[in-house]
Amino acid sequence: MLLAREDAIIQSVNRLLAEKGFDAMTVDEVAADVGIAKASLYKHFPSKEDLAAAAMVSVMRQAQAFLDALAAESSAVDKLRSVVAWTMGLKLAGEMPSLPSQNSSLRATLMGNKDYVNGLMDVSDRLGAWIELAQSQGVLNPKLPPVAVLYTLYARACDPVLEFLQVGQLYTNDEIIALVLTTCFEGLESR
Amino acid sequence: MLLAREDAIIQSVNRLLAEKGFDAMTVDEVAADVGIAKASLYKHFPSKEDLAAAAMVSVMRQAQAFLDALAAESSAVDKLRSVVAWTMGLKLAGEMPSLPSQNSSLRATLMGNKDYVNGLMDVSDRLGAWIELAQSQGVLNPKLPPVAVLYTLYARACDPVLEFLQVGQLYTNDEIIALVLTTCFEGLESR
DNA sequence: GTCTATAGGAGGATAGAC
DNA sequence: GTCTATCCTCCTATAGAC
Repeated sequence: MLLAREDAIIQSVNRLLAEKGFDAMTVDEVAADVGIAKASLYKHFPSKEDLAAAAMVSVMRQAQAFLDALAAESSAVDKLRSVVAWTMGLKLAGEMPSLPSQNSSLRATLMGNKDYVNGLMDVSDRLGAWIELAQSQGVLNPKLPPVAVLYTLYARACDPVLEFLQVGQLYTNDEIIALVLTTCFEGLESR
Repeated sequence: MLLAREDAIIQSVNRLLAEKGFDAMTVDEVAADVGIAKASLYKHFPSKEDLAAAAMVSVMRQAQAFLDALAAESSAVDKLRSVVAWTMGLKLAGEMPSLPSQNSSLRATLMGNKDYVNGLMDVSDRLGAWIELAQSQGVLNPKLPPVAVLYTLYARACDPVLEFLQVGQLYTNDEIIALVLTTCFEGLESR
């Protein structure tokens, strides 16, 4: 019961974070969306920052599960493409929380959350291994620092290009994903 | 005198917007940074949103001046690279205001500001012409919709990859710009 | 653990004197 | 146009009854 309720809370937080961002999301909205009183929310999570952290932990777990299910697939670069496509699908579906990278109290809470930090490290390690493998195979540009590649992939999760193309109404979500996958991996120049 | 003071205000707003973002920036901070009282600020600009809009107009004018100075240069794609590099340099120098794309009152003010809207349209038209020219020359991938290319270039101005690489301390600003220019135009895959 | 009610504070905007 | 002082709204967080 308690877990089910907390799952419902996290789901609401996730959606509201994706829709309005951390600053614009209010705890009153979350409580109203879940259908409980604000004070009850604070019995489950001690602060707004912890609400956001719980949402991020949830997304991180989903990412880890996606990586697990990917283990049998073909090449390293194909796995990377799949992960990025999945991430962009989440964002286009309005399920990718957007947090300001500048808010210091939020960063402190996130970095103090072991579940989040461990999840992030695990995901980064696995992606990093695939990146270096793909570089050694000559599929990814070996001159790029692996960390720059990793950040470039992470950045697809908060890419404004996605929402710009989405509001334009000219392309379906799948077309947008295919488009941005192309620009990300193949670049803007002709091959 | 009045123009000089308003320039000083815009400069402070620009820096604070780049450093903290729109939501975290307070009007009190702006007033303190300029060295005048908050009420005096409101004699120059009617709202916080208008402060941000004035900063964006200022950046847009700088962009137009940069485009003007570029007219004699070589190929279309080289001009695009130059513009993107200039934009990233602004961001790395902490002079690129960062606005939330979700804040509706801010968007309303921006879209109601003729200087901003006209500047944005002018810049977009000029970049769009170079994009289509480069595509017809076969230098940029002709299969990409020009608007997707335009958004991809604009997105470099708020790319979190830049700040992530910058806090890592491993690369100079020039190296970061070169790196992201490569991933943007040539992609992550080997050529 | 849920509620109603409220404390407490931050921050955008204004009043009114000079 | 600049100042000081203040208003007022919004929002996070908590008190205290049940």
